[in-house]
Amino acid sequence: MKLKRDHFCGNLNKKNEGETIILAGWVKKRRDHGGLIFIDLGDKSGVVQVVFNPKVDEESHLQARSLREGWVIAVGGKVRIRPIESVNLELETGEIEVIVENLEILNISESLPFPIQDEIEASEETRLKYRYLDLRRSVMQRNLRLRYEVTKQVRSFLDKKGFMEIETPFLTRSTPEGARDYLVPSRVNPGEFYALPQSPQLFKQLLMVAGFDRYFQIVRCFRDEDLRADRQPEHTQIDIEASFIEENDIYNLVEPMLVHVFKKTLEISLKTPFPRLGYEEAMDRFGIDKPDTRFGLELKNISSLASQSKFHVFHRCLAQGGEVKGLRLPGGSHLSRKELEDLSQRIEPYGAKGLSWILLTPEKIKSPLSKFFPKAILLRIIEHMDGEKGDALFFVADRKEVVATSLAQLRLDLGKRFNLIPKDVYQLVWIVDFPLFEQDKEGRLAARHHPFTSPKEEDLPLLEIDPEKVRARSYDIVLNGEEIGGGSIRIHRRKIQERILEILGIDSLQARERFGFLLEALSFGAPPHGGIALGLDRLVMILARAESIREVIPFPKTQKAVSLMTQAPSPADDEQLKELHIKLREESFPPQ
RNA sequence: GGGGCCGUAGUUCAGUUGGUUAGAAUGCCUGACUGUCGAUCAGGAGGUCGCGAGUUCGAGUCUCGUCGGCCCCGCCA
Repeated sequence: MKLKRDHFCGNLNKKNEGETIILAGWVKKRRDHGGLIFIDLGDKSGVVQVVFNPKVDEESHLQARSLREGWVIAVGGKVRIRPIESVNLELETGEIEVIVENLEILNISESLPFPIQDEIEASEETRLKYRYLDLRRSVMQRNLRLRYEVTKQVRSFLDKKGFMEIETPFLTRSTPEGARDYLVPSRVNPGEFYALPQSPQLFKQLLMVAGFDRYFQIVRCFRDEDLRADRQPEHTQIDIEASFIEENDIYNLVEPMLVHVFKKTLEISLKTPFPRLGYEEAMDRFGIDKPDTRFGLELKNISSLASQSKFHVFHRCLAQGGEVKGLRLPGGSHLSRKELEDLSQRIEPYGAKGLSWILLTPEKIKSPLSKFFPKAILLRIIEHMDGEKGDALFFVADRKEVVATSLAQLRLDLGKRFNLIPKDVYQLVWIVDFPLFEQDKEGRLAARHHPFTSPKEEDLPLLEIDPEKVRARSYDIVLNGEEIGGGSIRIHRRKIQERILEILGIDSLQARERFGFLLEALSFGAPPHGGIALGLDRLVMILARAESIREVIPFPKTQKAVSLMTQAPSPADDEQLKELHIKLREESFPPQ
């Protein structure tokens, strides 16, 4: 490298006029006029036009004829103001250009599999295969820069609040958080395995017992579950825990922290306090525990009115303990039969057997329900739903959970389809008063959050009578319908912890084996404590206005949990397996 | 485990009712060109139609299977 860079491309402007400078970067674009050659030279800061003129330097002009997109070069030359007629206002540096006096070709490049530009044309598959090229695009550079800014601001905020970042092990043992573990075989201990942490949950509680009082960590967490647009097998949490606190202390920490992050990264001012919504109310109004509160279309219960119909579907549903709920789409009365059919199909995957509707067209009331309902009742339903001329009303009758999820889905669908969701609005809401337990598919009680969540003091008596009624001291934080965090006040007394584990069907022998160390720790003067974990990927995704967390993760995996770039995972050779004391099952042999 | 969409040139896509030699744009290569910035102009190369089987005189197109990508259900703080 003969030419040593002393300026960045994107930072040059009229003030640099006359300076002799050296730039280094990639050839973004080449415009060869035979005589003059123009190159758009780019680095992480931006792009500037450099000009090769044989009258200025014959040798570099000659060399420049071979330059191609993606080549790496260094140029030395003079900054000058462009002639007025060739100023490019589209370009940040469009008022100036660099007249090249020296050219050094640092590396050549194969022709690129896709152009390095923001308006990407390549499929995600191609992008992931050549992720290092995809990451050269300025959108991706911005996304990762934003991610860095968020973590930086979180660190400085928490630091000022007296929190200390402490690392916890990755090679640990399985913790009961419900997800499948990634296992790591132990060479030194034949037949035994470490588990990668699904979260540092137990360690951070132990750090509270240790008296650190305020801990945080920006930490990778591992879960071997199927992937989604908002889920990767490894994701990053902003993990927080503090002692001698209660729910309000968490709200009063996280709210200003997010205010700080939004201010510093997007220059957006959030209003505090964030609204708090009870779980029951959220389910009732939105059918989901992570409601997108940026728009209306709330759910309303019409069960008692529905019971006055002759519609046997409604009757049977109500008789079986189900309910009938609906939502109102303002201005939806023009929907066609086909569109209605379409919407109906959209909710089928959630178990709903059908979608009933009432169209309040300007002329009349159109509904398949008309023949089952006395006119007066139909009008009362419309009144109850606040229906006005021009609206469409939708109803689902089913089991409570089915009504909730299908209408919640329908609500989101309609919101998107009819552009009811305002852009550039950030609605944060706490969801509180969750039930402590829920039934798993075998009908057993399972922890809704995790087994270390404290029940509400006043609900403790219910623990023995009606455990499903017990509310948890847990909280979720939801941003624009995306769950970006959750946590709880933990159990800090051994007796209660043991009782909860018992209720969950984990007997004391099992409990001692799996987390005896925690129970023991609780018996040595554990302080009251609690915390929260925020999903960094999801938060940054929303801040970046991206549709998937893969857009804010440098090297993500595909839906099959594969890296298209490294081709991980890959088969291990016999020697390695032998050392790890592992023998593959025949049916699990990798392909060829 | 299941549902939906997709797979054709380096890339993004088109390809009719199953019919002859599979197209476009862009990129790439060669040449021309001193003010371009989506440079322009002239010429050229480039295809395992994801893979396999089947139906057929004939398959990019139809059927079945399979592999891969995305979205979703299940699963998952």
